[in-house]
Amino acid sequence: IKENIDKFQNILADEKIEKYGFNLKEKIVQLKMKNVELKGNLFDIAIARYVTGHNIFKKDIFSMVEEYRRILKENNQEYLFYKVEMPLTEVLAWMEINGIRVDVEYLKNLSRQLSGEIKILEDKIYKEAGEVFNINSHQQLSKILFEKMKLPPVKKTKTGFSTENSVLEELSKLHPLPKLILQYRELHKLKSTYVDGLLSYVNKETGKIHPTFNQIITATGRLSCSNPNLQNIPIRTEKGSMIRKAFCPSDNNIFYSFDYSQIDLRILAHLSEDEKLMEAFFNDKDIHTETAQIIFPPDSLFSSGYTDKEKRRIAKTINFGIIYGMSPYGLSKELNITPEEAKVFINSYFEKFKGVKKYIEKIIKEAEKNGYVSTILGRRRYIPELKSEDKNQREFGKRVAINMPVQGSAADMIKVAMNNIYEYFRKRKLKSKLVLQIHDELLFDVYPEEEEEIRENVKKLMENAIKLKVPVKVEVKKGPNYLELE
DNA sequence: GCGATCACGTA
DNA sequence: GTACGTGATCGCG
Repeated sequence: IKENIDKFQNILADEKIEKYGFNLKEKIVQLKMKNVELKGNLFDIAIARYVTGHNIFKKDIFSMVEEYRRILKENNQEYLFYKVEMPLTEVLAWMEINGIRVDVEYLKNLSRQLSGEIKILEDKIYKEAGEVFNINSHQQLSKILFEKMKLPPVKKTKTGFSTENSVLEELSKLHPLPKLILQYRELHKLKSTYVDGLLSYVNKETGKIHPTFNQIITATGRLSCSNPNLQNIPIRTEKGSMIRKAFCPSDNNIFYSFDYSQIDLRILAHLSEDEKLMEAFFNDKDIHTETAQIIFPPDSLFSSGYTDKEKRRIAKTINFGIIYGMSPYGLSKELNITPEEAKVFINSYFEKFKGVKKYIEKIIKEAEKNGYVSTILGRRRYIPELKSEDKNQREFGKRVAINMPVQGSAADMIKVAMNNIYEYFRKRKLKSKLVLQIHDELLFDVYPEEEEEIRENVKKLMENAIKLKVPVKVEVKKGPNYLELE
């Protein structure tokens, strides 16, 4: 291999020679590790298939490229493919090589501490249950809870009774055992997936974790991350968020986080041109509070039963629900109310946000007519479910039609930003590194001397990646680790 | 060893 | 209600 690389180095490094291939990121990473640059325009067949949704096969790669070029042109996806996805491949390769440092000693300590706490909980659980059993086994846990203790099963699964969070929450009112199971689950998840799991991925050479960023997996255009997945590091509970403290910049550097603020709803405002939604963003309002004030007008009868805080929580849930193509049933479950009550909230929302209502109707019609929906940059998702015999499948198809253009356009935007940031870093020969992308957030390992210019310029590059009909806002935070950012 | 199932972490 | 990836168990082989 070494000899071959030497032999072809001139070709690999030649900017005028295009490179065709399948999963080129892998090759870029392998070459980069041997300090060999791969230059010239790239054409990745796997990414062309992902973007076009066509599965072309021909005897040689040249005819395949030729056919994909034709389809990309026909679909109006040339900008998306050549100017967004192909350049991004190199950015992702860079990120994978950069990796992210973790404090191994801290995690090892956390592991020991969790072991102790888990042991204590196990003893309490066995005592309450009156026997020793495998707490991680749904079957065994079900037997204990619903047969031995005779607690009422609230919810079913395909194979038996559910023991999920919300069920155990409900059962805690009747018996101390469910609460202990919940505590056990939280700690066990943290230890196995995040503490011990992450430790097993630390690279011996670099002392860093180098995950894989998958470019051709998701149905919406988002990235995914695996081995390990660093896009789902806990934050919601206090114990969980302690995992974030383990992620830190390399020596003497500072962590910077750049976060798109309410990007999904801004994109919805852009796509729907809804008057009230646009106005809220132009006036830089807290969008959930603003939504609450709009759907619960002060003089309205049905707003009187709730505190301001409750109204904001409901409005926030509805805002999320809108993006997911919510049904009264779905919203009712989330808010713990009846579907009829949920229906009232939804009606009130659509009465005020008429533009959003019209947009949703329009996008569903369009999806039914074309068989697919698109993002701002022309990324497509075909939705065969809309033609299904099954009503549930068709309803699912409608929710997808609502959600994909929003989620996917946000993905378009951050991808453009990442490319522009990479180009900027190269031009300026900056040493700082992009280490993570978490859908609407970018995390950097920053050298102190580059702090100022990066803070200003990354923010601008993100805010100006794609121009919307509403302002785009990026929040900048910094700190000594992934937990303590401000 | 592998896939299905369940549960649960994130945006 | 959207989009993902991982760990543990269990039953098949």
